[in-house]
Amino acid sequence: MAEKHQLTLKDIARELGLAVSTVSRALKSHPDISDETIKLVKDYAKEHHYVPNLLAVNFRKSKTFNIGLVIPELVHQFFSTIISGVLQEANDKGYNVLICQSNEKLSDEKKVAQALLNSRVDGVIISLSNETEDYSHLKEFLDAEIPVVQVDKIIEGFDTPKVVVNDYSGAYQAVDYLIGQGYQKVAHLRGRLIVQHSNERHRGYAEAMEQHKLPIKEDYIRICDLQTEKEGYTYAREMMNLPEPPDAIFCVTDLVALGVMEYLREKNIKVPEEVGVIGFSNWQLGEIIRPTLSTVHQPGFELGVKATELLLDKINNGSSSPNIKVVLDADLIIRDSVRKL
Amino acid sequence: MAEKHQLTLKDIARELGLAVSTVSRALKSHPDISDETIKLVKDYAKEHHYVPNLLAVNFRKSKTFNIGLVIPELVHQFFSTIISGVLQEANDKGYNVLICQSNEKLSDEKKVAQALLNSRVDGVIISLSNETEDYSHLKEFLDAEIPVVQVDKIIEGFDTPKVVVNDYSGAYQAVDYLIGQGYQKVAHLRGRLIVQHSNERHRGYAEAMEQHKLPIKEDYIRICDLQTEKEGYTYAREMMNLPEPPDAIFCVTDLVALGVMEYLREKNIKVPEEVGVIGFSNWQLGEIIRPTLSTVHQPGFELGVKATELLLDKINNGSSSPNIKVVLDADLIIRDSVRKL
DNA sequence: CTGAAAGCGCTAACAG
DNA sequence: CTGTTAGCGCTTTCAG
Repeated sequence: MAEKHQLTLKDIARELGLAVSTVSRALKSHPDISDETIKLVKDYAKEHHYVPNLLAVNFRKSKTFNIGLVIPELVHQFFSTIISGVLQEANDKGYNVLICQSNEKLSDEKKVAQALLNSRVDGVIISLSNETEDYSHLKEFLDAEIPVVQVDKIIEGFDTPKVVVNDYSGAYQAVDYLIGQGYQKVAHLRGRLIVQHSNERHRGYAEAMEQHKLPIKEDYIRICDLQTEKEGYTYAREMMNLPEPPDAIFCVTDLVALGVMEYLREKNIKVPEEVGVIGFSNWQLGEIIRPTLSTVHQPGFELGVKATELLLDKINNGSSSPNIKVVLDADLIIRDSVRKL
Repeated sequence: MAEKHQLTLKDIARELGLAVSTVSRALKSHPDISDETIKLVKDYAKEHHYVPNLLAVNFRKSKTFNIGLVIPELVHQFFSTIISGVLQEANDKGYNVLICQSNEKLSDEKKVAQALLNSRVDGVIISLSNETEDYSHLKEFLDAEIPVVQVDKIIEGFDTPKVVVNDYSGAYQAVDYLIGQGYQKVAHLRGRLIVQHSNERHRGYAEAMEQHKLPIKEDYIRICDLQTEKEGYTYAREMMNLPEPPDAIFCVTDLVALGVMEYLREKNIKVPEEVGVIGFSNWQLGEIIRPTLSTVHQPGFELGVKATELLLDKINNGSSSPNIKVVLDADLIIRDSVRKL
């Protein structure tokens, strides 16, 4: 598909009786060029709808103005919110974004990483898959001097800028709030032990309890391997059947909280009067169910924006830009699943 | 950031005492080149990790292997599912995808269209914003001989390949099923009159009713301008307070259906025994609420795949590929909000 | 079967 | 202030 002949610098130069380089410089308002010539060229260019051939420019500058974004899943509220932030910041700064999914699989992550490498992106933002435990496949980017920024799901030991959410403080706030509202026997449905997010949330829970001198009972903690509604339901049942059931449940995820609420409704245990519930993630569903779900909001959009800022800084300022780690705060969102004093 | 010097054809040619053109051809196993030379070159290339400079290749071929995708919103289950399909098919065929959001605004749509045009993408897939009523801003693509494919939200008069969901048949199936389960007084909370999706769904509703010789009462139809939960709630109340309330409600969207179910629960009207409810879209929430929501599933992923297939065909076969319109069927998903006979 | 050479459109060093 | 020139890495005639 040959395009209709696109106007080139050469064409303009010929028509205007100038040199190609003069035209090139004039279009960028180079100080060397007289205002007169600049105007002449720009007017001509505008009139004839001159569009620089980006392919040529990029080739010349060996820059694509494309950045790669690797995320575990696209159809996912949190991740798509991150993407949204990345897009906004990148487009704003004249960069395009190539999005790839790893489908939470290491093998796919490796595949797309290779593809991005071949596409010669100017930089990469990545949120690691659940299966990823080392970063050998990502070192290639650094070897090729393509900057990488890690976001949300990261490997500490991989020396790049990082942007994460403060799970610890989000969890602390949630539990602290529960206790402040008079709940005393707070349980925690946590995530897997090897997942950093889960550990941080658990730490927030534990420290809030300690701070208030409340005991942390073994029985009040369950591990949700899959973080599904079903697990929430099951563990809620287990705990509510304890001799001394909890009066509040802090869940590692909204979906788990949903399962909890469902069990409680079935058993006619009133939320928030008898049992308070707080989730984590701030999914849309939290506003939709009744009672509405209190939760911890993770600033996905800001995460995406910040990661992009760090990446573009790396791209443009190279090694002079340090590998900082940015920790964004999570906000407690108070809805009806916790009683108000 | 100068990259560590990348191996080029020239380097290989020099090392091997060959001409650049020979190396180039050898790497593509050109029939002119002797097997011997081919092996020599390929081995050398592999050993030294030769990676062709895509920037140069693209420039030469004036092809970017990038396609643009313009969608109204990214943080949206249906659209992100479409994107997912596009990504899969495009990546599979060696294309990257540049994703842009129009935020349902014509002004943004124009802006990103211009950006894509400048990026010299090889083709564009677009799902129009709600505000878009003409396609003057998109004609530029065709003028520049950049193929366009429309998906889901389309303008009929804009002559490009199109991929859409059969809203009509989805709606028809839903209402037909309701009637088959013994509901007789079926109401419809529809979308706006100027939106094609809404009209098609309404048509499906109307024809199913007619087919079964059931009357379509004015009172049983309401227009949801925003398609929110609140509207569902409000109109459900209005209708259930009619002298002769409906015994089933078919909603233009799951969210509206949710509002309906909420009202019914509040009033202790049993779903599905007293009133049956069907939504449209198959959002995740439908599986989560109780009773689970019957709905019509729109094949977003397939939509994305098909649109990409059509686009790549256009890109590679140009005008010999006709501007067909593909209509994908929507599937009725039966859950607990409709009684089973 | 292989090599030499031109050129894609643009930028930038150098020379007036 | 402007023009000349070289060259980015690759593909592709055209000649051997």
